[in-house]
Amino acid sequence: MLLSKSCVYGLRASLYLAARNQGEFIPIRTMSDKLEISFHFLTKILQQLTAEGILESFKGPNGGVRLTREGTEIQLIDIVLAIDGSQLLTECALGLPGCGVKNPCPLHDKWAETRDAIHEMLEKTTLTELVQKGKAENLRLTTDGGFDILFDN
Amino acid sequence: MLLSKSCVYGLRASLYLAARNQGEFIPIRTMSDKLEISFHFLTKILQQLTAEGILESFKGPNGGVRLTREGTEIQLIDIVLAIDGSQLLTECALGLPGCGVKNPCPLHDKWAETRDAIHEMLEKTTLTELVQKGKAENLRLTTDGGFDILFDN
DNA sequence: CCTATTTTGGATAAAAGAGTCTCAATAACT
DNA sequence: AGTTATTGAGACTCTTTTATCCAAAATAGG
Ligand code: SF4
Ligand code: SF4
Repeated sequence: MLLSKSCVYGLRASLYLAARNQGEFIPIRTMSDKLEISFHFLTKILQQLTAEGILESFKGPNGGVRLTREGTEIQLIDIVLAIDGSQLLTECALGLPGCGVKNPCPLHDKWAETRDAIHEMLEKTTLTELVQKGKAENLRLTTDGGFDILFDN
Repeated sequence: MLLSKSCVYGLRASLYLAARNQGEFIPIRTMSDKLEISFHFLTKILQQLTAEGILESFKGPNGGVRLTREGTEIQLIDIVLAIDGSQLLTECALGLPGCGVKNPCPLHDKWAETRDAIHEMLEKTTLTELVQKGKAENLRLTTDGGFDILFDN
């Protein structure tokens, strides 16, 4: 898989937050319910994002979690790096240790191109952009049900 | 990681075979030594490739394994599909079950483009092509040592 | 026929990833 | 002050991936 499960969940949750963002703290329980992700597991993942400064949290009643920046300022790559690290964009195809341009494998040139395409896609896409698209076309973030499930409470 | 470890090893071994291919059977032990891959693990992987018809094997002294087709006729995607399956090219970014064009997630369009780039790269690259490049530029297939290690015995 | 070499296949073990559970800390509300 | 809602942190379990080991089958060569 390109992205780890944790990373995918982190992305989904971040999109959720970006979609409702009026600076309000959203309880993780709400997100785990809506997004159909295990509460405890999601909690751990969001703790990572909090540690990385992408989210901030607030304990107690009316507490929860929110984005530190505007959704327009957050790229997918930020979340991927926070959770999966830079592996995807540094290690690669043949996975030889200490890779790079200096001592490449035969696949390097071709792979580097593809890898850059992935990188660029993740880097140029903002949360807000996807949220807008999701809202406009009612695209899903869960197994069933469209974007509107985010707001039905 | 994009490709599983098994898949990477399978690719390295396939490149090795394509590089020496004169229809001779190469013992797996030789490959595991040269490529610095666990013999038993590599054995398992090559058994898969044999089952998929990409390799054929021969038991006993002077036995081993060889490509069933010319290296020019084998694309990287063949090996990836045989080992990792089609996951990479079907499942994707947000990993929602039953994905596709009918009921997409907000990332679908962008991701599909990137995914196609990966697909195309794997589909258009043949073993022979990489072998020729590897030989010409003495590129490595192992941690240290260039392409020539393949032939030093 | 015997021995050495090599793949096959299954059992097992170790490591990593995914997911669950429990308890402590913090804050709001009464 | 006490109760409730919520995140934080760590231990723990389950599953998948990665890796190891061993015995059986096949084959070449003496
Ligand atoms: S040489 Fe390049 S393509 Fe090959 S494994 Fe290293 S970084 Fe990846
Ligand atoms: S909708 Fe498209 S991009 Fe999203 S998970 Fe499904 S196939 Fe992948």
